[in-house]
Amino acid sequence: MIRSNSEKTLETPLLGDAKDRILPAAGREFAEKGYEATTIRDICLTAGVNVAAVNYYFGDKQRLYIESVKHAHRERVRQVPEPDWAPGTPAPEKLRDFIGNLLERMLGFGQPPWQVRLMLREILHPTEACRELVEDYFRPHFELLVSILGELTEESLDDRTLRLIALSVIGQCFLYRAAGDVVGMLVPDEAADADHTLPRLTNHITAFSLAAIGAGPPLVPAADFRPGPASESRSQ
Amino acid sequence: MIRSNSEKTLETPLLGDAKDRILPAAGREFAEKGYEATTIRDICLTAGVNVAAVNYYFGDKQRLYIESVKHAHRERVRQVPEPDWAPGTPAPEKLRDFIGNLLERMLGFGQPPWQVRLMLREILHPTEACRELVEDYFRPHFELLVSILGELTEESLDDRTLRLIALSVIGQCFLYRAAGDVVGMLVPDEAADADHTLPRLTNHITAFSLAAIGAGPPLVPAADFRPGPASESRSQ
DNA sequence: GATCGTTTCAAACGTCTGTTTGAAACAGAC
DNA sequence: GTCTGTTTCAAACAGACGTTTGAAACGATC
Repeated sequence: MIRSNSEKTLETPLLGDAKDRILPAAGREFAEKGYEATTIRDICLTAGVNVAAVNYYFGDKQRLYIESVKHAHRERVRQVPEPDWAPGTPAPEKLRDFIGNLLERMLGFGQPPWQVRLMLREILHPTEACRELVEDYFRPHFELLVSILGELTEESLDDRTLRLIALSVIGQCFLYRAAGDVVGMLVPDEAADADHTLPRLTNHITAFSLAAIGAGPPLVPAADFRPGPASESRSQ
Repeated sequence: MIRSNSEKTLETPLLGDAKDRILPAAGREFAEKGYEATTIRDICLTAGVNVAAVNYYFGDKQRLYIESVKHAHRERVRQVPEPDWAPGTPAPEKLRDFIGNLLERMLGFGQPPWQVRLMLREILHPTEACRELVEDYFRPHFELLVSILGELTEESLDDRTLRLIALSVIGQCFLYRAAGDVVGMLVPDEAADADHTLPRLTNHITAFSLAAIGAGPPLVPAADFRPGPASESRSQ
């Protein structure tokens, strides 16, 4: 349990102690098969350690699960850091970057990240580890999005409306992560291959959202919306 | 197995045969705890039948699961039928009805429907029962939404774009179903109580989506988007 | 009542689970 | 070397799981 503070333990997650090999193995197994269907024996087999190691280092299965969720969270934050803008960056550009970053974080084009799958399980069926996840990980991102939207709407909307809009943006991205398989069944393969890529999805969701709040052109090129009852705000 | 066509079996799902009591009990348990964590013994206990009944009627646990998913699907379709519009109904009204119907179906304000939870499990982790679910249940709805959007945009957009827009609409609704717990943690309680109701969510998502495709006013009242290439829409 | 297929039941079976255990292997200090 | 504290291992434990079984109960037909 007590780590020796010698020169070797400064930054060696490659093949460290048994404990360090158990955590990623457990995360992968839990993400793939869920809590109940994952056995300690499987975890220890892929980690290359004895079955007793889990109980030795983590006490029991549940605490190993919680620790592996936290571990995955930390890893993912390290992999895809938040965007950082120079002062004066236009708000629409910030929104585009935010959406692109969110999509990349969630979908992980290239390598499917087991960390996100594990976190998705927590979102859907929150356990003890979830509240911590929300406070440390989701809330800062959410507030960032709300502030970008406030900037975009020139602070003309109250916080409640801004939050609804933020959830509309997040929902559009979240669908592809959570229901990706069903989406793939609904859309013809060639259309999905062409459109469901990181840049295309970023484009679409950004354009859709900007248009909705009046900070971009509507998706229909020749749209001439006529505000019905007594309200003439457009071309004059 | 053979149902007696006497006068009692016309509409008596209250206390039918053992098979009819197992299916809803199994659905509830599977929806609540997932496949692995649900035991046949629990199901039979709440159904009031012997453990052997499951294997007698359904063969094994997996086939019971598939049958219970199909049963939940049928029940849900019966409970919340598709909207049916008179000819000449304006397209924006159709979109509003569709979104309201989708939200009610998914969220089931009033009584939380275990059927939807069970289907959500299939969406997230598709098994054998999923493809059938998509073809019979999701695709018709999806195509209906696409056709409404086509009508709204006066057929000026190609199918691929229409599908992306449809997914944007669905994603906004889906978030509250799949990630409702996390959404509840992110938004202050009083705001959630006020805004996350069926009519308010229907209003917001409809307005957001109509504005995005140029069939409604943008959410920012005094928005004056100038479609110039140099995007200097803000006050300078 | 006797006979038949169908349904229900309590009990058991074999297997797999998370967890424990006691001894062996190891590393550093004396 | 010996001693001490930590880590690893094979083996076993008790319990829960899905499934099977053989007999009892039932309902219709003769």
